[in-house]
Amino acid sequence: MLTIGDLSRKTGVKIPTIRYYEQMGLLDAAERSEGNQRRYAAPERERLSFIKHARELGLTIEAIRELIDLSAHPERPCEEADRIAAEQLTAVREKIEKLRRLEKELKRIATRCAGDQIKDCYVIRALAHHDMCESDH
Amino acid sequence: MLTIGDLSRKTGVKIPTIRYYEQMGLLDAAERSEGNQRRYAAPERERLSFIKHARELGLTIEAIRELIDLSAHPERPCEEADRIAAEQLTAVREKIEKLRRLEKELKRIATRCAGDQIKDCYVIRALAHHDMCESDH
DNA sequence: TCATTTTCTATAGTGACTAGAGATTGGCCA
DNA sequence: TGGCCAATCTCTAGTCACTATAGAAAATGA
Repeated sequence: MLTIGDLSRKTGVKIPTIRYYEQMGLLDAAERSEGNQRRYAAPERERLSFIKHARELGLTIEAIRELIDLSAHPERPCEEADRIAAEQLTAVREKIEKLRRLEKELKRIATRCAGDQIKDCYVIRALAHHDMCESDH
Repeated sequence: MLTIGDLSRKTGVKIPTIRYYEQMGLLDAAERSEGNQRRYAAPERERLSFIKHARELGLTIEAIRELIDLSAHPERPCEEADRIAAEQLTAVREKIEKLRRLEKELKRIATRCAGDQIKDCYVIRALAHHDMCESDH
């Protein structure tokens, strides 16, 4: 059995975060030692790795909860799980698109400062006037 | 003079957000009508547009505060403003890079479900086992 | 046995808002 | 001038996914 510290080291999830996931219902309430400390075995470790991986992929706690509920019913069709993954993919693509536009504009702003005093600074002027932007956002 | 509602409509910044920016010190405390309602003129509107634009570009409230402080001292060199813009650019590029890796993996996960029941679902299995990932994150 | 480390609970803080309650003010129409 | 309703006011709490802190109890190693 692992202590919460062991589990934390093995999964790379911080201790308070593990307790937080338990509180949020992503992890079942852990078994306890005689002295009331949490003890974990392999299944909990796998579950936590699942959660960690999903979080890294940008899934919300809520989406992860859905997936966990799903996996508790292995006889159901997996369309739902596919849908959740597809939604994440769409969300990620939108974020990338938005950031690309920002990158373009920041690049323009950050490299074009003509004056050497704030009063002539291109950064300041560009931020003040949206109409200096080339793309819209 | 504009009411807070007028200002909100003209800038596209929601009313509670305007009050929040005032509280955070990004906007000076507004002039008030006899009945204690906020009244705004052109300079405040410009300032708010500046803030909005900067937020859209991903600058934090703190970074915006720095820029505002900077612009209050027009005689200073604009290196600082350049630095802030450059930092933002770096941050945005890192975010894009990270999201690209996630996109790649989600794409793989979301399109490869072989089974039609949860117990065979690729999504679930991929999330459980990081070592199924092609790139690292 | 003692000291150090780990863990426990509970609470508050983060950032950038958003939502709601309950009270006041402003503007318009008759 | 009165009445009405929308807009505004302040204040508090909620959001998300943690992170940090305090003070107490348990576990471990010398």
